[in-house]
Amino acid sequence: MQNSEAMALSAALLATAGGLTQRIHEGVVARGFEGVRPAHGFAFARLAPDGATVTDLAVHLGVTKQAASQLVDEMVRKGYAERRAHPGDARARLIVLTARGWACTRAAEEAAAEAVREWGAVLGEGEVRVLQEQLSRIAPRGPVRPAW
Amino acid sequence: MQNSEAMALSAALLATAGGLTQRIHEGVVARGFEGVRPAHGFAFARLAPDGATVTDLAVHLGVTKQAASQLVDEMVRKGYAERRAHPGDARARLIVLTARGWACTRAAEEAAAEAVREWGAVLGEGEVRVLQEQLSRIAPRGPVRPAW
DNA sequence: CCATATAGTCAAGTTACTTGACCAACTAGT
DNA sequence: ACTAGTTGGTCAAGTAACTTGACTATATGG
Repeated sequence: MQNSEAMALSAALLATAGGLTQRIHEGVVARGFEGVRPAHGFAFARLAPDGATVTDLAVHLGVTKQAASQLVDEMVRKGYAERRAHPGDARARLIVLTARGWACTRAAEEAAAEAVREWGAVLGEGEVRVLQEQLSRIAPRGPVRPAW
Repeated sequence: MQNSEAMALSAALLATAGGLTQRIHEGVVARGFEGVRPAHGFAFARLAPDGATVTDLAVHLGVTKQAASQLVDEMVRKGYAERRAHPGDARARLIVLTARGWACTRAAEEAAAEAVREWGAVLGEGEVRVLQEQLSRIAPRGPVRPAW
């Protein structure tokens, strides 16, 4: 494996990931959710199961808690999330998705599924499964977060 | 293919791409090139073959030409590139990599190759080739550029 | 119950972009 | 070959997403 081959693989990987991110973003906007940036998607992913605190979010996104707090402000202002009292810690707030936040999450999933379907049309269903299997084995564990 | 499967594949893809970007960045820094951000890498890729104008770079990176010009300023200041007269257009400048710019590019290639070698250790050489083949077929054509 | 750590916010500074205005040089039409 | 319009680049100022620093309120452990 020479450097040039590694670069070709790297370029294809980064191009595919960048394209997917853009596709999801466009799909979400097309479904009527404006003012959301890809970074919000990573936040949604952390909030979706049971909510999270600002500090949890900050760790997940790899930013300061001030930045996470500002992001939450914005999501609250746009109607995607709300701050609730935290059960068992009066300092903390539990940030949870609103109905609109859940709808936006589903829109992102649909957009992603659409892109993946196109890959299936090119590679075949079986090969897409192989792709997922391979990527899952080499993906660094830990949260998915914006990286460049 | 359900939405949840599409999300699992998307997450693995984005995590792998994010991890690779980070690995390359760390590898470049570890080899003594400081003050370079991932965005510079995409600029290097465009400048490497024969140089490019500021406008070329702006199109490649998907930013305004003012932003591209500022990026070039920074690369010149840090010794990675230089502005030359453009042969055949007195308005334009040809931006080319310096020796240090080339060295940095090679460092990035080595860091990428290192990460890819690790994938080979996990998946096997053949499967890595399959991975590249698949990604090449689904990668959107056009320049690789920062996307989230 | 006091000392220290943690959750969160407010305020101000930084940085990587943007939009707007402008000049110099190329290009096309007559 | 002159003018009109386009293109390459930069200067200047504004914006948005972060950062660092300072602070309050609540929790936790000797």
